[in-house]
Amino acid sequence: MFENASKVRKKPMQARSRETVSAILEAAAQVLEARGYAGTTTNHIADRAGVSIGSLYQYFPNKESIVLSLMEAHMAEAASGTDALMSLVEARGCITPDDVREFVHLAMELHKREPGVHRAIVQDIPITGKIWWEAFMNMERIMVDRLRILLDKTPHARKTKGGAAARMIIRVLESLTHRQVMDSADRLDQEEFLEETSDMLCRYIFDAGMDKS
Amino acid sequence: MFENASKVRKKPMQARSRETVSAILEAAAQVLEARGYAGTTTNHIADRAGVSIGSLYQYFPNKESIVLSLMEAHMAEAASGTDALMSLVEARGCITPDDVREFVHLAMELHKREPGVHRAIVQDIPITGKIWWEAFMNMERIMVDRLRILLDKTPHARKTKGGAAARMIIRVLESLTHRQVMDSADRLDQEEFLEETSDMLCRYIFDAGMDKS
DNA sequence: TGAGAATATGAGCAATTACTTATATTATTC
DNA sequence: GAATAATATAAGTAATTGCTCATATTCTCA
Repeated sequence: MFENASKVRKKPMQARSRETVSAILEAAAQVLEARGYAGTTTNHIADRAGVSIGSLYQYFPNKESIVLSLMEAHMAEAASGTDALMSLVEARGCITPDDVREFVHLAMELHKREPGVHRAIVQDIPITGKIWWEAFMNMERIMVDRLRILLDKTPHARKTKGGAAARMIIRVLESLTHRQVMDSADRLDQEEFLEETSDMLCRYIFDAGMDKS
Repeated sequence: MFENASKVRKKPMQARSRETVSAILEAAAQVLEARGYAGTTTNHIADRAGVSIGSLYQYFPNKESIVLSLMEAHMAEAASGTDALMSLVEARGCITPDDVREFVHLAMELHKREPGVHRAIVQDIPITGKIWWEAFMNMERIMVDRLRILLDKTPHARKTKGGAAARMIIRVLESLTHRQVMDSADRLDQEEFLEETSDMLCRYIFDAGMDKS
């Protein structure tokens, strides 16, 4: 889905270089987590990875592309997870409160791993004109469309014009989990977050009277 | 509320210098809007303001403090607006669906002015260890506490332990409006956003059966 | 085994940038 | 109208940083 668009300067042929590349990515994640995007330098990454700065630039054209690589991995994970869940629901034909809960749960799981990296990526990187934002918006659009169809098929589910409800739901999911990632300290308890968010979405989606679980 | 904590290096005494300071702030807003935080340099700001770089550093100790100034202004505005609305509701003693709508409306209004500046501030500036994030969290805490008391007083309003509902509501408001600011293009129509968000919050807050308007 | 391809190295360059400082200009005060 | 304080100027510095390139090492395969 997210092909490596001119991301890798030279394609690694031998096992040795493939290890170098993954060492760089792993180091990048660590440094990013520790110092944020602005505080991360290519030399830092090379140092931490135990490779020379020259090697780094042999496989990545610039600093941004390294972070983009991490981002793509995260998005691919998100896309496949969402796709699986969505397909399941589509097979049944309509969406239920339990499904909603599963979606919230998935969103939480996806952001739980490497929160520091995620924080650095979504928070620190200047968004304007950046490539990954476009990819992100595209992924969101696809999800909204699928959810919209599902909502239309589901009896007693909210009906809006132009798919507004679907857009709202996806946005709430994304915004709240992103926010949850931001403040690592003092954050809403995980269980509480799952509970309250699911309930809020269910009340929004389904007609009153339907029991939420 | 947000006193200028060591922000201004030398306090401007004459009208001339006060104009210089405001020219700098205005220029900073423009440059920030056009180029983002990372792309903004102190020399850019001085140029745009029509003052020398030396003058800039006479009144601001560093680049960050300039942006912090803008942020404080925004937060002071937000604090006073919210306070006014909150006081109104507190005087009545309980919260209504109309109030909820007013809160959403306020949040939208606060982010409508200078969206580019806001975008640069919340998106581009590395959060880790930054001063304004603490002030922001503090403001949020105050709002949550007041809302929590209001919810407790309101019949048929959601009751949670530990103020979870109040926390959720404030978070949804903030997260969604921030997100709304992020994608200037392709954004939910303003009216639609107000409508759907208010409705979502009302359904979450109030027992089923109460009409939303 | 040796020639060529792939990979690794790191000193150093070029460009950027936040910030200083010595000096000049303007305002205020007695 | 001096003397002093406030303000403005911009050339220049020191440090950072993304990135290159000439050279060295390791691997592959005929």
